Amino acid sequence: MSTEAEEWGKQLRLAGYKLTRQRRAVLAVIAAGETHLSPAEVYDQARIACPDLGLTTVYRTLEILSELGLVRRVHLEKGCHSFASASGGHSHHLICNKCGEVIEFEGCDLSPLLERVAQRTGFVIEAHWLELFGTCPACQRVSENSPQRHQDTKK
Amino acid sequence: MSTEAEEWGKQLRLAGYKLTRQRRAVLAVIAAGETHLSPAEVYDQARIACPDLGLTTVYRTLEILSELGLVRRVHLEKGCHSFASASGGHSHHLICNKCGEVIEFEGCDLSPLLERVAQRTGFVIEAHWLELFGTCPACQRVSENSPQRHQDTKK
DNA sequence: ATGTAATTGAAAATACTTTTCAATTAGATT
DNA sequence: AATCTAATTGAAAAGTATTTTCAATTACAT
Repeated sequence: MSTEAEEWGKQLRLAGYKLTRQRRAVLAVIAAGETHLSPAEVYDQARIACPDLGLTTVYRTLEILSELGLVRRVHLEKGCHSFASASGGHSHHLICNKCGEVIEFEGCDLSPLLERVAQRTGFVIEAHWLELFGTCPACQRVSENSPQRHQDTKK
Repeated sequence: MSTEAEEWGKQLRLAGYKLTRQRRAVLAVIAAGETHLSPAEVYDQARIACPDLGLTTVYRTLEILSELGLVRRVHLEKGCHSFASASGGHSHHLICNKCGEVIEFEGCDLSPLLERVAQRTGFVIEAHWLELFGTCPACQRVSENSPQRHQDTKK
């Protein structure tokens, strides 16, 4: 199990949750995954290590991880069913349109923008939410006919 | 019918769609609405003017409007089922956490940020997506006990 | 080892969205 | 104004995603 998954396990315990075999399997999958994963994808992958895992538990575990801020929903044009790790703190996601790889980045200095919008609209701005989309280095190198994950997953 | 809805009607015709009674009703509701609305909410409101409207048609019309860029899905923590008008061009949404009011704003200059992230990650960045959340002027004035729309809609 | 509340999976229920299809209709053509 | 035709419609069915229920199991404090 990766270090990140171990760390998450501790956090779960700290928050008063039991660290079950099923939860371990789910943690391991998302912590290891470099792409965004839907509950069904997490289910499929986690069942390799834990065959009696139920889909319900995947949903429940994802909810806990979200609540603890360890995982965040990734919002795409196609739908908002996927999750990616969000290792604490304030960060945003950079997502590869081709393979689905997700990278976190921090240090978004939007203060001037936020202030300008606040002044113009009279809103008190409480949160912001930024996602970037593009092509990752690996997919840039790949010719257009090569197999790539996550594009056209659904017809 | 508001001017915006009339304009949208023209755009539909231009794109080769027929301007039916049902579509008019849907356009009118979203163009007039200052908040984000789910398909079911659009359905309820549009049926006042057009009682034989079907929910299916609401979905179909929202899809057309999205495709033409006149409407955009609003992504919230709670879910991503709502839509708000997006009067053309590149713009982002500022959303009131209390009443659900949606305001569009433009002129997000993220170029320095985007460039920095691109350099650090090697990604070619193709699109970005920004949403701001806060409290609108009206809801700021309202005391905490007053009725407010859209908060706690679902339990 | 034991006790107990949290957790589990399966099934049912609920929610959301799309597809199918025969009937209707917008709008072009006469 | 009447006619034509392909686009559009709503209802029902199907499909997909998610949550709830509940009896059985299990983590882990004692």
